[in-house]
Amino acid sequence: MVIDVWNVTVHIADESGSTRMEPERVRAPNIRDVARLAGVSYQTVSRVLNESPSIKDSTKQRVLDVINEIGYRPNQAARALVTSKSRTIGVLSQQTAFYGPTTSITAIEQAAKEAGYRLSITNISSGDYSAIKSGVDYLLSQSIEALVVIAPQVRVFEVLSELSITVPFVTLQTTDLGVHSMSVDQTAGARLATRHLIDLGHTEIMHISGPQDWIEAEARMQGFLEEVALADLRTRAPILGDWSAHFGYYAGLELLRYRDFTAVFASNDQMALGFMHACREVGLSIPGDISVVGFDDIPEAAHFFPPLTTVRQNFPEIGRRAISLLLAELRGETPVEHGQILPELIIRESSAAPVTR
Amino acid sequence: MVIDVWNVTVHIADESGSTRMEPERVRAPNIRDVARLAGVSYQTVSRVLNESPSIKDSTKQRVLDVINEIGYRPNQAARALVTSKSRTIGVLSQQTAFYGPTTSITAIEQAAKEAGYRLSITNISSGDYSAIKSGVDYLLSQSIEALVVIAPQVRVFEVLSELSITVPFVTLQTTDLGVHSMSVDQTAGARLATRHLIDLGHTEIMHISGPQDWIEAEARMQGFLEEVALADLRTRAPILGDWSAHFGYYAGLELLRYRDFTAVFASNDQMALGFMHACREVGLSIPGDISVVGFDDIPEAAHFFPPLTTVRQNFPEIGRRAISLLLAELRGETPVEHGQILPELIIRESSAAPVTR
DNA sequence: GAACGTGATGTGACCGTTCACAAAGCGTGG
DNA sequence: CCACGCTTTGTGAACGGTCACATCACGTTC
Repeated sequence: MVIDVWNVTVHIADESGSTRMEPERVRAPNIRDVARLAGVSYQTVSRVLNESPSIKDSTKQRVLDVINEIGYRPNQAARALVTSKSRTIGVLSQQTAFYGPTTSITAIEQAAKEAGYRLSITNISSGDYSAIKSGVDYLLSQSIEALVVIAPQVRVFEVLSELSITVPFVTLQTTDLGVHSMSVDQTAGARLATRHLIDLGHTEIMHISGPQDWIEAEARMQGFLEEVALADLRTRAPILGDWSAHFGYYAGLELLRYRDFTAVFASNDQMALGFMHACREVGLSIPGDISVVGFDDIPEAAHFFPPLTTVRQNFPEIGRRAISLLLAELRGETPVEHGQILPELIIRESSAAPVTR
Repeated sequence: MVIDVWNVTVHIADESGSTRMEPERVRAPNIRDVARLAGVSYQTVSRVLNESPSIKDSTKQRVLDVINEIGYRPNQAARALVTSKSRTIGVLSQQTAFYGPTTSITAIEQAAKEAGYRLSITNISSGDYSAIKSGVDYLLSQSIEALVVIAPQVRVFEVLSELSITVPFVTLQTTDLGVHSMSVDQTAGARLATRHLIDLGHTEIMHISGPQDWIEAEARMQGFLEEVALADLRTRAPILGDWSAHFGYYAGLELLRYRDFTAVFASNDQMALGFMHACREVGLSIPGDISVVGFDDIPEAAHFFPPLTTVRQNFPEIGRRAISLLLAELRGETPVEHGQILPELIIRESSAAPVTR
């Protein structure tokens, strides 16, 4: 028997190294190859792979040896086909180039990997219907078992609720669509930032917001407006930006022509950075002339000039919690968590009391 | 026939909405369901899906109608199993949270999608052998057709050349391992930056490098040293950093205690930012007292204080070219491109001639 | 009108794995 | 000594597609 096994091995080696250079693809070893070489049935090999309890240690070891020797790798496609479980979690994302999403995705990947899942990430470039639909279609055709949505535009959720998604899904945004969401409370964060400026004594506060169709931008604006109203201050129309430092800069140049405010709450750190650049350019000092508060606390924010007061979001934590929520649902538990994480105000040197003139 | 078709449809709907609440999974429609409803054979449906030319328009339309109606989605796993083509390109990456990799990956995804491929991204957290090996194993078990490696540590390539990779692969780093690489010429970029400082008249230039085992860091350091040697200047031992703004800051505080240099070339923009922060803190002005040059040209660099002179890398272009190289190889063409892209020096306000004392 | 080519469609086998079930081996108690 | 249960292993049939080949209808040519 053993001799026979070895014969087979030799035969295979011979063929691949033979002189008749056939261009035929060398078929990757499969479960039956392993079985033959180990002198067991393919089912036994399958059991070893799936760590079935009822398998004799000696047999198991023999199979594992063969697997290592010939470099056998189970074919995921075949596995997915028969179990209709892909061990894959889909991620529908937009603008992965931003700090927040990227950080969350990294954490999601980590958490998923620990649970034996992999990620299938699809990045939708535009927010229009067909792009979103094809993104979701795409992920679903991968037979993903769960879905994480990081696409921060409102429209995405309209599409999602329209297409009937059969897999458990969670979004990292705060929505009122009744779906599971796991997010940092953006409104609370914005209120923290605004409150901070008000507490310092500012009464004329400008808000540079993100794009109008971004959920985060909307929520932060909401928090800003609420807090301003609560303090009975004049409500000013926020500026709608595009998250970029460039926008912050040009908006700043424009705004500073009038300079009828003493503080700015920018909806992210990049725009805050651009705005501060504009301030320097027109000769205003921060926080002497104008206070600035950002949002996100990107790692660079502590080294801006001046170091930026901002709202810290725990992106990795959100990612981890999102996965644990999905995993719970996949196990059939009814997830209770539907949580929001509270952000934290990081006070640095870009904010101070206004100068009394 | 048509009546029969409709009967079937109604039957399916009935069952799912029936009162005998069976918990059985509603099986997703398959190619045979479509065939039955359209009154054709499953092979005909397959032909429609694969856009086979020899199919009557009327039949094709009928099949497509059914597909849309019942929301049929081809099962990728089954397809991958039989064709042993997954239409997937694997990405082995490390530290996806950085600006460069992220930007490249986005471009890669875009280019891959256009060619009908998807991405399977695996992020290895540490650079040790088993982590790398399991990452590659993982991707290969997905039967990826090609591999893009963005993991910038030298060791990754040792592992890669050890495991015999059978699929075409390309790395976004510059290596001498004889594998295909597609990268921005880091050394040239570093020489550009250094040359710029030398041309301004600086003779004592400090280099803050990245971690020693990063290929980019090594190449940039190399470029720096070459140019310094070429100009016959004193060679100083570079500081080995970790890419972070924090490091740049603390390294700066330390370096500035002696202040025996007039210019700094930092291996990325973040460390440059941190260094400039340190300069401000000890009361030095940039570029008055010290010139600073960074590397990467992240979008924020133009709004640092002062706006940072840096080396721009075209990350998206690299990603696109990497994919086109792989696609060519998959088509069986021998790719000629093995290219390096030249980076570009962006001169802003953080560099100037040294003050003659 | 038989032979033939061609466009359109159908049939059986197979890809590599898991599942349900069957069966073999083996000690044990009545 | 045989029925019994337990552990360990083996067998056929899926899963949902594609591929190679067979078949069919239909006009064209000689």
